Amino acid sequence: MKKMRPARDLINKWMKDKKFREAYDALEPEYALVSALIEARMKANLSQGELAKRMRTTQPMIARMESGRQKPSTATLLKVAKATGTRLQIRFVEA
Amino acid sequence: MKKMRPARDLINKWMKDKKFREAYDALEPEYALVSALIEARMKANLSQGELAKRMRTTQPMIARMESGRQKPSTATLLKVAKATGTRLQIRFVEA
DNA sequence: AAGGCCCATGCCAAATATGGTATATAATAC
DNA sequence: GTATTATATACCATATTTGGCATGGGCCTT
Repeated sequence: MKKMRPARDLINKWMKDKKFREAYDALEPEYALVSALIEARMKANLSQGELAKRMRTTQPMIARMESGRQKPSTATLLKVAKATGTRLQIRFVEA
Repeated sequence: MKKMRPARDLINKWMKDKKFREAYDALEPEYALVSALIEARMKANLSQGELAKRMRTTQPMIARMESGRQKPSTATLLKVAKATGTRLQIRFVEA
């Protein structure tokens, strides 16, 4: 089995616990974004530093985003999508 | 039939032309956001000024967002969702 | 023509996000 | 224990977004 970075499998376990994650997201809409950000990075198997490098930014910036202290612009979200090999989807769905 | 504001039915026609809209969105990811913003506002039957008031901001700000010249922050997207009675959904989907 | 509504644009100041650096904390590996 | 990796936090300078205000153009109604 492939060796993993320390904190990674902890968070992976958390990410896999779908029921808990959805409850967490439901608390506040902001958490849903935080979850989406972390999940995208985890699925791409990147550390904050690695993702930052691909986005030509810094690890502290990623940390601030993922902590929810900062509300990223869509420009940054697009960079995350590109760096994680995903497509950014923004929708206003019926409440 | 309910009377509509001038530019509104023009854009409504554009919004209804799903095929064209999807082609437009595919040009650049940014356009998908612009479409989503305009569609959310149209569905709520709001003018830029009305939406701005609900968001406690200004009509020019809405115009800048919808023109694509500015990349709104997620804080602003959340305000749009709230003002249009929708839920903001941000996803990083498989490319 | 005149007035009203809607959207676009320009300018400027304030608020927020971002880049850069250093450092603290935690967990793991040795 | 030390060393290494990953994440969190603090500070500052810069960039971008946002708020506020004015204005112009288009379209409609009267």
